[in-house]
Amino acid sequence: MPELPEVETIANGLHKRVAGDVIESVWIGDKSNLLKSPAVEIAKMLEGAEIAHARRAGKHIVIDLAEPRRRKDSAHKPRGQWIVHLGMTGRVLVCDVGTEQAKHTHLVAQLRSGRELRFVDPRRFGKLQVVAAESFRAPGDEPIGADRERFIKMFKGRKTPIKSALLNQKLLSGIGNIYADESLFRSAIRPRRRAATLTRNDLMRLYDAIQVVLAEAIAAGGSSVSDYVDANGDEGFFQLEHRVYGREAEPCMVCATPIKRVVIAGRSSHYCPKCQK
DNA sequence: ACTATTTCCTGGATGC
DNA sequence: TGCATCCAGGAAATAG
Repeated sequence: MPELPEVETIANGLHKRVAGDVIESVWIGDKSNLLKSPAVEIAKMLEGAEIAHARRAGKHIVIDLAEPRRRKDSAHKPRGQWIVHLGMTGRVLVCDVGTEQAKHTHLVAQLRSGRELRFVDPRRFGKLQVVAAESFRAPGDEPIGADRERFIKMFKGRKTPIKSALLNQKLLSGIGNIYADESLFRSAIRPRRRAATLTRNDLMRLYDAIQVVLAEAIAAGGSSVSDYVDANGDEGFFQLEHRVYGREAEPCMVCATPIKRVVIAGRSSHYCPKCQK
């Protein structure tokens, strides 16, 4: 499930591979629940555009599109932004034209270089959207390098479990189930604790844990659970570093107490009942 | 203004 | 082996 570190890895890989290329034509499938913008608008925005930049914002891939340059050294004239959300099982692939089309391929963009950008998503929780140039904003704050005081205030008065608050993208954009559980373990906070009951000290530790966990995960190329791979088709390695996620009944790496799994906000939540208070 | 619950969707795992 | 059922979860929609 792509969260911030996975999306960062994919977006950076995508940038390296397709920046400067031009989209010549686009095919869009008929599964309209994936589209946040009408298919014709997406096609109009993409066709003929140069891919100026691909990057991450929250869990979104932001692809800046520009009018094609007549000369190599002329300036980019922005055209708009193509926003890709991978949902649970979404993938953006860079393929040679001859590569067999995967099942559940919903968009294919032919590139001037002869390759294709393909969006594949079996579960169709992903979203495709186009917006005006430089207009896209993730719904909440960027967790990496967030302002500490703003972070601490964010949870004030919230009765919801801290785990739910971390998953709320309108507060922080980018943290999902894995990194919420891992950050709470590293800051010794139980996922069910009501956000408002966390002390300043708790929140400082949580802030630090989020920074460390996300940085380590990005360095490892993300976590490969289920079928996540990056733009090159390579797996990440952070799943080997998970201390609680997916480790129900296995011994805590610190105290050997069996890891517990409970459901919070409909999501599996993993914690050590001894280490986390 | 918040919070909790339901819904969308397929494939892999599980059970009989 | 085959078939039914369950489960994974990001985020929008809905209900309270």
